[in-house]
Amino acid sequence: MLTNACKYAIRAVIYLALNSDADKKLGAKQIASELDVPQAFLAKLLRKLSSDKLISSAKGPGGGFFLNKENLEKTVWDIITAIDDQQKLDDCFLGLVKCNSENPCPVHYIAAPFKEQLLNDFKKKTIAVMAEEMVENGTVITLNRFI
Amino acid sequence: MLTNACKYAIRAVIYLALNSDADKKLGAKQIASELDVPQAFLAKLLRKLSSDKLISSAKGPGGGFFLNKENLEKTVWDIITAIDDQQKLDDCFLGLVKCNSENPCPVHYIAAPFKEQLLNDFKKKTIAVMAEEMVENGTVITLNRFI
DNA sequence: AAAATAAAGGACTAAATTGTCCTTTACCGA
DNA sequence: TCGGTAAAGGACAATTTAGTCCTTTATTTT
Repeated sequence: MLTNACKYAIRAVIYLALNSDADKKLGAKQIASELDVPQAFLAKLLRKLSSDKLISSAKGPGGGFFLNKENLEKTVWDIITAIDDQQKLDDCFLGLVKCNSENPCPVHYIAAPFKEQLLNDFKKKTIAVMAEEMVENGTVITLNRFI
Repeated sequence: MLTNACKYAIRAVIYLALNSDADKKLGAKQIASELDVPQAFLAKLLRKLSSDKLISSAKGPGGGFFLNKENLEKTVWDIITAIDDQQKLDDCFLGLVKCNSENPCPVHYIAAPFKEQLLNDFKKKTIAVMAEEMVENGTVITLNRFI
């Protein structure tokens, strides 16, 4: 449903939200190794996110990536649309061109509420809120570290 | 989540369930045009389904594909596993290696019930039951015809 | 038997996705 | 101001998925 690229990007941004700020920048290599993701590939994704102002960056020694206030107000949806040229989240699960309640595919009534909820979450919740919720809930989003 | 190949295959089998039997076989070309799917590609998929005994076929004039009693007892899951070498339906939505209730990704609690329901449906319901439900519910699964 | 029909099979091409690598640019600290 | 560091950028390679095309085989009809 989401490409690898997109998943990597989302995880990286969440990781940055939880672990970086202007005074604590993280290098692409470091993030990649924490998330266990191909580093050159992630670096490319981070560049895209940075040029789209979804994350911040600084060159040179002590440089790296981090999230500023504005970045924290972005949504997962912003990331998805930045990375995946055309996302397929709302496509019919069985590939029907037009699948809706009048003309539902066999799994429409299972898939529809899920997709709605998911899209709602992705579009409404900011990165900041998502990160906050994880901390509040004690949801240790270890990404790949302790697994 | 499912490949195109898989979606095409599922739609084709459902179409066969609703429109074919031993006395009314359907050619690959006909099915492909009804479903608006690339015909050579679908033909290849139908071969695979046939060699896996998920659908039946007959060569020569008047030949084509159809479902027999045994075929109707197969499940959508059988189709998925036949077509997609390794399906990714239960993978974490954000690509975490291990995503579960102890270590949930940010959308785990949205995705988990959906995936469970979907997998359950795919694994338990036979093609016959699915087709029957569609007829009962007046769910006109037009695939691509009237859309 | 011959012709037509349709699946079986497999080689091949195309496109998208995933990933690597190398060079350039900017920045910092000594 | 020079060396090192890390992002920016872009060319390139590899893999997977998608799709085409041509030949062979089996079956039916005439």
